[in-house]
Amino acid sequence: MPELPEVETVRRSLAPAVGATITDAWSRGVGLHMQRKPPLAALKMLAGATITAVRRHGKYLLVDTDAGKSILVHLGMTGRLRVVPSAQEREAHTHVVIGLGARQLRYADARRFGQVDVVETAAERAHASLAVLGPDALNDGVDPVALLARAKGKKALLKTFLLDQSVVAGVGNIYASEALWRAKIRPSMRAHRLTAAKATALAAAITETLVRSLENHGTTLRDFIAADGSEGSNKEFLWVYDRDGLPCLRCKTLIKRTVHQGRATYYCPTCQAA
DNA sequence: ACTTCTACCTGAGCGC
DNA sequence: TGCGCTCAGGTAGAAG
Repeated sequence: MPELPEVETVRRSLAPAVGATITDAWSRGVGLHMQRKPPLAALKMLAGATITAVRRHGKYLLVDTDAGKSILVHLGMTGRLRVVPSAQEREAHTHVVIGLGARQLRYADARRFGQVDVVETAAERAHASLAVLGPDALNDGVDPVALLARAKGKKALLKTFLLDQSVVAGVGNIYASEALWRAKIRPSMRAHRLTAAKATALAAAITETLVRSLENHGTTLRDFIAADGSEGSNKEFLWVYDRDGLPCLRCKTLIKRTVHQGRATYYCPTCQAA
């Protein structure tokens, strides 16, 4: 569900939690826990600590505390992180609740593909989930030279290549299609065929695509909401994703949908050359 | 070591 | 209404 712009939107909307002191923690148990069970004992140990910042790398959030520990959160496909009054009724599929006095930071996740963990802030890069990530597409920028170097010898489809978080962290299935349309490159092109010129165009297109979505507070297809419950409006502005059969916004050719590695890909057969 | 496939889950939407 | 099918923004681990 959430890619970089959505996770960054969540990060920004968590600003009201910065400065709050953690009072307690709860996690759902009895057979209904997430695939990767949240570490309840470690979360409870955070009681008394104050939230100092919320950071993001790729699709991961890090809620820092002054205890030298951070809460690592990945939203999976349907994860929702919200700050609500403690008295508010819990939404369905709530898995983790972090008490913040009169408010609570809550993690809900219908499909349970997400992740909540506690890491030592100073050693966070050693965490298995973070260790494999490449540069963050927004914070670090997308370097066309690095992109080209990583694509070298890779027979994967360019669109599949973009989903590899070790190449660029933050691009997911929506924005891979979007960026390739923006760069006028066909998604089925093999990564190793990338040229310097195309890498430059693609790097710029990735940045433009993500920044634009972020300005629209992310893409809400169905589940995504920010920590204050608001939806993103970028769905209205998508160039190709979920637009099969509709005219290309550049050339009017009908957008095509296909499937690569089990995931939907959208492109314009005319202005995205092979 | 690389690439591709499958599993992990629930819920929404569609055709019948 | 309801049933069965397909699909969904992600990743890890197995299988090839």
